[in-house]
Amino acid sequence: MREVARLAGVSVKTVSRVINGEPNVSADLVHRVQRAATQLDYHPDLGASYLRRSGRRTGIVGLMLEDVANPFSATLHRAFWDTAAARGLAVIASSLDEDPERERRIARAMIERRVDGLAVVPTGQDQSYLRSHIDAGLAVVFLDRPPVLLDADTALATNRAGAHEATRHLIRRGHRRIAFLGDLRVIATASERQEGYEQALRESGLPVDGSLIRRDLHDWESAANAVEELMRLPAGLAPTAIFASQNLVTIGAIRALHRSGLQRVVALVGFDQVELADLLDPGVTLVEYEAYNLGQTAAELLLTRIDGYRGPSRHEIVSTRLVARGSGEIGPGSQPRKRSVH
Amino acid sequence: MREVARLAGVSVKTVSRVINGEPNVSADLVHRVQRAATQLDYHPDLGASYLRRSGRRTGIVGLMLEDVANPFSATLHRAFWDTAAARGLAVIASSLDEDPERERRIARAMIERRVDGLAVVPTGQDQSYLRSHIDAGLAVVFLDRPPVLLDADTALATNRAGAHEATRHLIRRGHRRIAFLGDLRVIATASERQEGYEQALRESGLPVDGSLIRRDLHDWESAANAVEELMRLPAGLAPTAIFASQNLVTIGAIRALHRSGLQRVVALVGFDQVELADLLDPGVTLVEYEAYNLGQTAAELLLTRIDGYRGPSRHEIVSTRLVARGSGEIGPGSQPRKRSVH
DNA sequence: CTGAAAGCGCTTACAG
DNA sequence: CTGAAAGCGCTTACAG
Repeated sequence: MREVARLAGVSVKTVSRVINGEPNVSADLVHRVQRAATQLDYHPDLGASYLRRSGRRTGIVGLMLEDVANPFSATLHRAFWDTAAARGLAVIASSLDEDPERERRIARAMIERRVDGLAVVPTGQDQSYLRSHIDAGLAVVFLDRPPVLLDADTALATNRAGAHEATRHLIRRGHRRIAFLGDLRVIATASERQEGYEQALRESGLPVDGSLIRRDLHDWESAANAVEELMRLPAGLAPTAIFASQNLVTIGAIRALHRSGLQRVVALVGFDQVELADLLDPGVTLVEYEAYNLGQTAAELLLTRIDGYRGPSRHEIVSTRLVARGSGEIGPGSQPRKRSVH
Repeated sequence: MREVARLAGVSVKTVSRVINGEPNVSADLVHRVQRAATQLDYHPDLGASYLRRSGRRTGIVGLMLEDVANPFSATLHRAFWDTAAARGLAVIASSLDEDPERERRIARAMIERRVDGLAVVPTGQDQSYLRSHIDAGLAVVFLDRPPVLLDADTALATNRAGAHEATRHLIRRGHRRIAFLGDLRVIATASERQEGYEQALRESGLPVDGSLIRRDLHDWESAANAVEELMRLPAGLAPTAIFASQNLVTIGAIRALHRSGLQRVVALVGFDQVELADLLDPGVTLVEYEAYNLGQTAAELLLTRIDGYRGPSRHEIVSTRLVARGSGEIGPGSQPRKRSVH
């Protein structure tokens, strides 16, 4: 900036005014400064300007996801970015991989970079470490999963209700032995989905059978192994239906059923969106929800906090809905049928 | 920092030394400063420290992708982040959506934030606007697509060879009317793949038939429409095989073939990775490559530039490989066959 | 309408 | 081993 000022023959303050489009600069000086800036290929240093500027904004927001490569996280990311970028904010996204220690470390790095706001899909069992920063003015929102030991804005899906609906859907088809495949136990949404599953069983007078519940599955391989184990249970004890409560877990269940040729014998309802699920044979019945909505809603909550909202915490809900495609409508006594070409 | 210094009864310089782990501070002072920092919940301002520090590094790198929600881009992102984050760098990712104007705007924003390096999947037809910044020391690498009108490090896949292999695979099965489905013409990789396709046809003495070439397809819907149009061509003119040269385009082709019940009649070879492609009936034959490798390689090239490498530009290649799963092995006279349960 | 001085939070370069 | 002064690139608060 000093060089631009020298070349244009003005003070740095005048250059600053021109760059920021402030009024009260003569047209002649505006022109001279712009020419000098172009000639020197000058670009202002946003970091330096934010340092001095009142309000202490960096124009950067942090987004802490489970894994930016997971299609669900990636959609959250895109939605969040669309909303934030429209406001000129840059988004620093990172992957926590269900590691609470990394959550703390990355949160600290975000704070040291003085992000204006932080959107978190939490992984640890304690987010109280953010308390002091929130009190100091940091805008924070949680999405997909609620914070623990901390009160803050949230954007969540109806996990319990969605799992309840999935299980009820299977019960209505006559199933009495319905397996539950769950993500890591420490994940709040995994517990909620299990609660919805168990509640639906109880309401129908069915037992909650621990031998049909497999938890701590976090990738498709472990889920596929769990399904294969379940299928080796003696007839009469093995499940006739499966509720897979997360997207990668659902993919694992699909793979295991196809591998063992049981995809038209054992009913399956999954959770989240799965690409091409409709083209499989049978199509995969899923409890779906709009990850995009979730990410956008979280960004909007965060922006109002950044804009100065200081009221009580708000809790936005995104609904799930069951989409029947075939796999969830298989009855308990089904035999493989000839495939109909549609 | 001033407050920490006051509370600890030392100068800010001493606080700075302790925070940065510099040697030559008495244990007593280290202890007092650390206590004061903890008590005040002090976190250093990285932006301010980078401003003053020699070398002018911000510890931020920019990543400009087509769309962070596209599974291919998302995998590039994850790989890039893994490599960059291991070095303590923060990654600002953004989506260009094939908009050259946005590419320029976002590149400028990255430069104004003084990123240490920039990794770009370019979308416009001219990246010379980065020339002056590279000369001024900005580290730049291009991935997946080469830059235009600019010489820089690249990490690219063997697009032409992969497309050539796909087309040859279909020719060997006896196909003579092979359709080409291509992404936006302005995308370099789309052209390269088309060249590979045409070259394979010519080598086998087959005509390059414009009526079988559909370009500027960029989402699955437009690709599905293109396939449906092709299938309405009179018998003898309609293609017996399709080469879909990008992941979303491949998904569109799969959907169209399934919708019209032709998935076991018309052969299909796709490009990129498609989730669950192996479980469809028939399984989808794909020319695959490791997006993760591409992202990691690009990050490594960028890091050496950031570390001071000033030599000539380097060009890394990631190989593609054809994975046969059924759809690409259908012959030109195929009839629907009964599905074998595996 | 324009600019000289001070300062954002930190590090550099130096003196003691 | 410790600190006072200067300055990174910019904006604020003020004077003219």
